[in-house]
Amino acid sequence: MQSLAKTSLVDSAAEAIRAEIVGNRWSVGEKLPNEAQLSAQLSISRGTVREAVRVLVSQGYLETRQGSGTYVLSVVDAIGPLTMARRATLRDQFEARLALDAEAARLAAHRQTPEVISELRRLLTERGNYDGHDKAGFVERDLAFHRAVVAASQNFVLVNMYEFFSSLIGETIEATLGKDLQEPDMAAHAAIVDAIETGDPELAEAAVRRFMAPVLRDLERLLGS
Amino acid sequence: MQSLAKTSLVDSAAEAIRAEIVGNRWSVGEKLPNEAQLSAQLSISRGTVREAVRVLVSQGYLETRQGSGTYVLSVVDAIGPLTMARRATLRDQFEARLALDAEAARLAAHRQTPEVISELRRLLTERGNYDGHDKAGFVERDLAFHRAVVAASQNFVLVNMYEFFSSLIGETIEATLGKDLQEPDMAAHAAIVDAIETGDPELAEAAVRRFMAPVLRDLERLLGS
DNA sequence: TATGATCAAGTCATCTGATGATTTGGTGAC
DNA sequence: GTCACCAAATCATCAGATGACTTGATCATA
Repeated sequence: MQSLAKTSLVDSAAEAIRAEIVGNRWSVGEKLPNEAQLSAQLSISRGTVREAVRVLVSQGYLETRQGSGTYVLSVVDAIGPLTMARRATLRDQFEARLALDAEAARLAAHRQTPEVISELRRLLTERGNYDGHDKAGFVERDLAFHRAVVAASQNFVLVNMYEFFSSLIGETIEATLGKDLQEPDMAAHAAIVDAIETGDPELAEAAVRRFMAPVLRDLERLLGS
Repeated sequence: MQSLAKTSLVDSAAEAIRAEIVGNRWSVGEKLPNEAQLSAQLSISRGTVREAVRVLVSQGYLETRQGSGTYVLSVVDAIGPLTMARRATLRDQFEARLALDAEAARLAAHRQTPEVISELRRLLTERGNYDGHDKAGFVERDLAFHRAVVAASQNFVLVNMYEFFSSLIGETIEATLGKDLQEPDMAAHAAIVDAIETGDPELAEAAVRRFMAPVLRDLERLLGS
């Protein structure tokens, strides 16, 4: 059952301020009223205002400067896309992650070094094939490999977003399918590393897409489309 | 110059608690010590503890239940990825958006219809070329076209993420470069639509990458790498 | 005039103490 | 066994006060 979100004062206040920011009441770099004024305007105590502001700071909207004031850091809505992604279909989530995966492989090929390649091979050996026991451990080792591929792109944003979508897809699969998708075999995994090693972005991307193609087909079949 | 992050007490406390969570001092579902005890253990006041806990709640690590206690909700960061993206370099942001753009073009080609193609052509005509006047209007019309390309993918996640990164990149360019990147001409834009119309994902992606290549080069030059 | 030191106001950071609201487990009547 | 009731534990919120830091104005000095 869906609990009906009796939001706390802090949450209400944070949402109210966030709405004002996204709604452009204050533009980037502009200073907010001080804590006492906000407290008066929202009819809540200063401590509650502080907690609300602290949340918005941690989400990247605001910045506080001691002795100076609180300033708008960004008006870009970071919450919307996330909640949207959570409600999206498994197919949409998969396609989004594939986009990241493909780009990461291209960059990984572009920026590859012998050390990174051998590390990837090591992780792949460690991963092994699923022996029917310790599924959680195998999934973890498999994810470690894929994470390392994305990390080889040396792009912080891709790494973090990949992590996000992986968790999200895991949750969604659990909730909608209740069973696993098929996992490509060792050879398909090794092909990705080989392609990255060539240093050719096209080959690297192609390897990832070949890798994902059967998984996508499996997904389409399960979704019954 | 690198500013040396004189972290506040709240930040230190939040990080300390976060470390304990990911370090498995408490497992998922387990209850943390109450506010008074945390306050004593960390040698900070209860108000400061509350602000730290509030941050972790907003990041999806903890959950507070009034009258009951504070519990570990998850050991994975739910909203970190996008706030991380805000602090990332312009290059990383660009590469992430390019990933979405390329995938969207592939899907758009796969799912294209004559109606969508003619709509894209209409938006492109409306966009025109920059005439030196009304820059804001031109940027808006240009963005409308690119948005429509992504929308043609029929993938809501890509659409929302693309929107997020476009705004973010706009802010970052404003903040770091203070001037615009060069914008490809009409022919390059039209080439994307033509490629999507063929229905071939490879051609569509290639068109987008050809489109972005000079922009990326321009960016590299400005970043002085 | 230009410059540098000094000072005061404004603001966030933190602490302390207190009260209210909610949950939870126990107690006892029936 | 069940239900109402109560008390303890805990988070939510408020109020007031002090400290630390930033910033702009003031003023003496060269």
